[in-house]
Amino acid sequence: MGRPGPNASPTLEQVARAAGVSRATASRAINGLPYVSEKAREQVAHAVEVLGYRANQVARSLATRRTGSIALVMSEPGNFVLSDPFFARVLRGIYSGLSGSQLQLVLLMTNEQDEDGFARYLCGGHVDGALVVSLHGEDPLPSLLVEAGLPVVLGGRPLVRVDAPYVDVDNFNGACLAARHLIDTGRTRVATIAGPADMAVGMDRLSGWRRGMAGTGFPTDAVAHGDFTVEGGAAAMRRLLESHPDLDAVFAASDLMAVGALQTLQAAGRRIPEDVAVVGFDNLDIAATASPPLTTVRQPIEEFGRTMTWRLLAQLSGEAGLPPSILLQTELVRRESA
Amino acid sequence: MGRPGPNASPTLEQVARAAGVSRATASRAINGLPYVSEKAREQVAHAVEVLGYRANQVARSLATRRTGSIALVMSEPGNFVLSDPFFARVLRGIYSGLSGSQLQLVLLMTNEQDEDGFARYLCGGHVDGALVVSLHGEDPLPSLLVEAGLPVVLGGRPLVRVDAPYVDVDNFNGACLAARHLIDTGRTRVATIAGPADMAVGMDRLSGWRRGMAGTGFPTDAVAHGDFTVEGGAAAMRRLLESHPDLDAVFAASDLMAVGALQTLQAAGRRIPEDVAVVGFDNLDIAATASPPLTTVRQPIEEFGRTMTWRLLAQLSGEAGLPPSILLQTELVRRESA
DNA sequence: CTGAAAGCGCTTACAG
DNA sequence: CTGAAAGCGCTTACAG
Repeated sequence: MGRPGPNASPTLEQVARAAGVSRATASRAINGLPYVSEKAREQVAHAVEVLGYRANQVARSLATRRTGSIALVMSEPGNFVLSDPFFARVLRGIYSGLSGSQLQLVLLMTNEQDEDGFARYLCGGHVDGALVVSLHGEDPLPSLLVEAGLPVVLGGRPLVRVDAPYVDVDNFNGACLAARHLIDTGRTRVATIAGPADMAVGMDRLSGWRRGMAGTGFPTDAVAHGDFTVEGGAAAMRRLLESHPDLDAVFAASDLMAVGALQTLQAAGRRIPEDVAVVGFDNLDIAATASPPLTTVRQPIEEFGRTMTWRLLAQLSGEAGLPPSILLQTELVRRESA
Repeated sequence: MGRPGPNASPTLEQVARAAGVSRATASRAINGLPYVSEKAREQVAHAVEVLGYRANQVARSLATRRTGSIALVMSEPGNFVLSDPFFARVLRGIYSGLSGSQLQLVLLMTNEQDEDGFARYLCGGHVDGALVVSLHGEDPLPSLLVEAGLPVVLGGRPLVRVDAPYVDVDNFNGACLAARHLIDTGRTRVATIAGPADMAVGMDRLSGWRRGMAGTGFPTDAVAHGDFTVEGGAAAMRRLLESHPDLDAVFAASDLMAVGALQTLQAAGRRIPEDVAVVGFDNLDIAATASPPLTTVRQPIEEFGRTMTWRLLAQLSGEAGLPPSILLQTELVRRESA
C-alpha cells in the first residue's frame, strides 16, 4: 500500500522509536496508565509533540472494542427535526448529560435513500450505543439494533414490543391532570385534539384524557386527531366545532395544536376561556406568549434528554439492576386559557 | 479477553468456516468482487444469512483506510442551528448530494465542554472527510483538520487564510445588486443593516453594498450592525433612524433583519416603500409572507449544500484540477418593499 | 478462481 | 517499570 508519504500521520510505532521505548510503553504513557517511569513519560510526550502524533481511533477501537462515541438517531426527515424547538431542547439535555463523559455525540438522521447504510453504520461498530428518538409507528430500527447487540435507549415509549429500555414523559398522567382541571373548573362538554395514532405519545395523551374524564358522567366522544402542528390543530378544531358545537372546553395534545385551536375558536367568535377553555401540552415558550396565555402541561424536556443519556451511560458502564423504563413527571401550569 | 459469548457478533472467520472457504474468498464474495465462483458465492451468502453476519466496519476501516462516512461540522451551539430554517435547507441539499454515494452523513456540533474530543474524533480516522459550516471569526478548527490531513470543504469563505476549498454564495455581488436596485429606483439616502463583523458573510454583504453605492455620489455612512435575527434588525433600524432620520432606503443583510427593520419603520410611521424602501437577503419563506412582501436577494440554499457535498466527494475520489473555491450566483427578487 | 500470509495501528495480558 | 508477542476483524497483493 505504498510507504508512508510525507503527509501520512505518524503511528505509535514511530513515536515509540523516537522516544526510545517500546510500543507498549508509549501506549501506556499516552493513555496515562500507571507503571510508566517519569523519564519514559517525558520522552514519549516529547516525541508526540514533535511528530504531531494523534492516535488512530479506528485502530484503538478495534483493539479495545470501544469507540468513544454514541449516536443520537432521529427517525424523522432531517428538515422536520431541524425546525422543531422541542428537539433543540432535548439535544441540549443530552449534551448536558454527556458532559464530563469523554464521549462524542454523533447525530444521525434517517435518510429515506439509504435505510441500509444506516443500520450498517450503527451495527458496524462505529458507536458504543445509541439514543433513538421520535419513533414512528412500528419502526423496526430499535429491534434491529438490539439484535445486533448495540446498547440502545429509546426516547419515548415504543409502540411495539422491543427489548430496549426507554425514557418517557408521563403523558398519560399529564393528560389526566388536564382533563381533571377542566372538569374541576366546571366544564361539562370537553373535547380533545389528540396526536397522531401511530405514535405512543399521541395515544398516551388520549388515554390519559379518557382516564381523567372517566367517572364524571360527561361524554368523551368529541375526539379529533391532529399532527402536532398549528395548522393541524386549527383544522381539528374546525371539525370539532362542527360535530360538537356545544363544547365548552378542549384539551389539545400539544401547545402548537392548542395555538391552532385558539385561532379557530377566536375566528368562530368564541371567547377564551369564557366560552371555551383550552389546555395544551408541552409548556413551550409559545404557551406563555399565546393570547390568551395557555394553561398547559409542563414536561421536563431537557431533563428528558439528560435522563436518556444517563441511562445509556449507566448501561455502558455495566451498571446492574437498571430500570427498564423511566417515567418523568408532568405538571399542570395554570395560565389564562383555562 | 474471554471467548466469544453467546451474543458476540460472528466474524468473517466464522462465516468462512461455515461456508467451507478461506477468509479471503469469503471477503471477496461479501464485497461483490470478481473472481469468485458461483458456488463459493452461494455458500458464503448462505453462511452470512444463517449466522446473521455483519461486517465489522471498524476492522474494515483499519484495513482499507476508508470509513464510508463524512461529517457535517457545525460551529454553533446546537440549539441555535437546530432552529435555523437556513440550516435545515442546507442539510437537505447535502443529503441530496450524497444520494447514491454509499456514504453516511454524521452530524457533529461543537460542544463548548469538549473542543478537544471533537478534534480527536475528526482527526482520529472516524470519517473520510468533513463539511464545515457556519464558521465564526478565526475558528482554528479548519486549519487543525487540514493539518491532520483530513479532506475538508468549508461552507462559506473563511475569514482567515486556510488551505481548504470552500463553497460560497456570491454575497458581494448580491449585495451590490441590492444597492444598485435602490439607486436605480431613485433612492438617494441608502442605509444598510450589516451582519456581524466576525463573519465573512457579514463582511461580504457590506462590501458589496459599498461597491453598489460607489460612484453614485451618495453617502455610505449609514451603517449599523445586526446579528441576523429579527430583534437585531429592529434594534439596528432604531439606531439608523436616530442617526440618519433622512434615510429613504435600507438594505438589510438578511431577511430576518429586514423583517425587524420593517417593524421598526412601521412603528415609526414610515410607509414602505413610499417613505423607505427595504431590501433583504436570503429569500427565505418569510420574505414572501412579510407585509409588505420583501424585495430580497435570492441565494440557492439547497444548491449550496449540494455543491459542498459534490466538491468533497470529488476530492475523495481523487479528481484532479478541482477549483479551490466555488461561488454560487445570487439574484434580485422584486416584490413590494422596494 | 482460491488460500496462506502480511498488514492496517493500536492495546494488553504475560513474563520478566 | 518494561518489552516481545498476540490479538482485535478485516482486506489485499502474491503465488498458485
